[in-house]
Amino acid sequence: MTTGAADETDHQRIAAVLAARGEDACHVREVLDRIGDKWSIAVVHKLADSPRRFSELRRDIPGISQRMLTAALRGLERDGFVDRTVHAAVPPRVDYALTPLGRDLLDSTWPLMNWVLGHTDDIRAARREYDAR
Amino acid sequence: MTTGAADETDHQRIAAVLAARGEDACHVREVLDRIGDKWSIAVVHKLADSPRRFSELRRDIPGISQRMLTAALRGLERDGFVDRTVHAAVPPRVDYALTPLGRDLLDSTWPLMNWVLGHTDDIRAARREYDAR
DNA sequence: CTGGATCCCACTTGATACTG
DNA sequence: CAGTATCAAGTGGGATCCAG
Repeated sequence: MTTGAADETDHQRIAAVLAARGEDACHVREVLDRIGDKWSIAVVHKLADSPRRFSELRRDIPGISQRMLTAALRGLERDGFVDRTVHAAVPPRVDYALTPLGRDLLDSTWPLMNWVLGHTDDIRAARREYDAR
Repeated sequence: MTTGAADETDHQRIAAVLAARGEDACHVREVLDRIGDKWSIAVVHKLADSPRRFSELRRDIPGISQRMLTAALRGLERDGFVDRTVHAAVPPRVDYALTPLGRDLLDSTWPLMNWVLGHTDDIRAARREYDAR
């Protein structure tokens, strides 16, 4: 994809930005601390196409408990990634939708997503080889 | 960066790829399970410029314990992201370097990295507003 | 210098029961 | 339907001591 030289450039450019801010390069942790938990990413991806109701999400994300779904949604809402809309009705109805910021975050996960798609086999092979030793 | 229409396209393209594989969209978790722990990303970024010794990494990553550094390096080695080279010498010397696969992974984290850089303020603002309610 | 082995705590997650 | 409250269980990670 890119040459070693190009990689170097990218990295050093980012390192320079970080240095200028007086921050450490391990800044990615900030995202991971935020969306690196077990379910947040799944929720964000489920909201990619359209807003969803609580029970829709619960149904569409296999294995999630309502407790964890609530926690994930609250966290995403707090960080400004998700909008929560309560419809005054009986039975109650709540819709969750991605904010522009949330959609932006989703965009930025795609390269990583794509990468996994393209390299899962490589990783599995590396693991098999390592474990066989 | 991209329009809403483009986002839709991207997402649906990826969703199609995933569907064709019979896999779930929450596939990003595979990466996060791998490098989403507290230190792996930091290690990968420290190895960006050049190979490093164990003690160099330990010194350059503030707060990491040798136990966690070992664990992170083992995991990265197992997945084929890092190469471990033992130099027969006294005192012992071990170098760690990114493999092509590891460098590729590093590349794919940059968009996310960049995104955090550009939106930390937005997120902090969103949090303050949420917490103030 | 580069780790391996243990102990232990804190936090995350899951299961279950209950409510507006 | 959309949560909250509580409790049990599992796990990640730090501290410490030891070894090649």
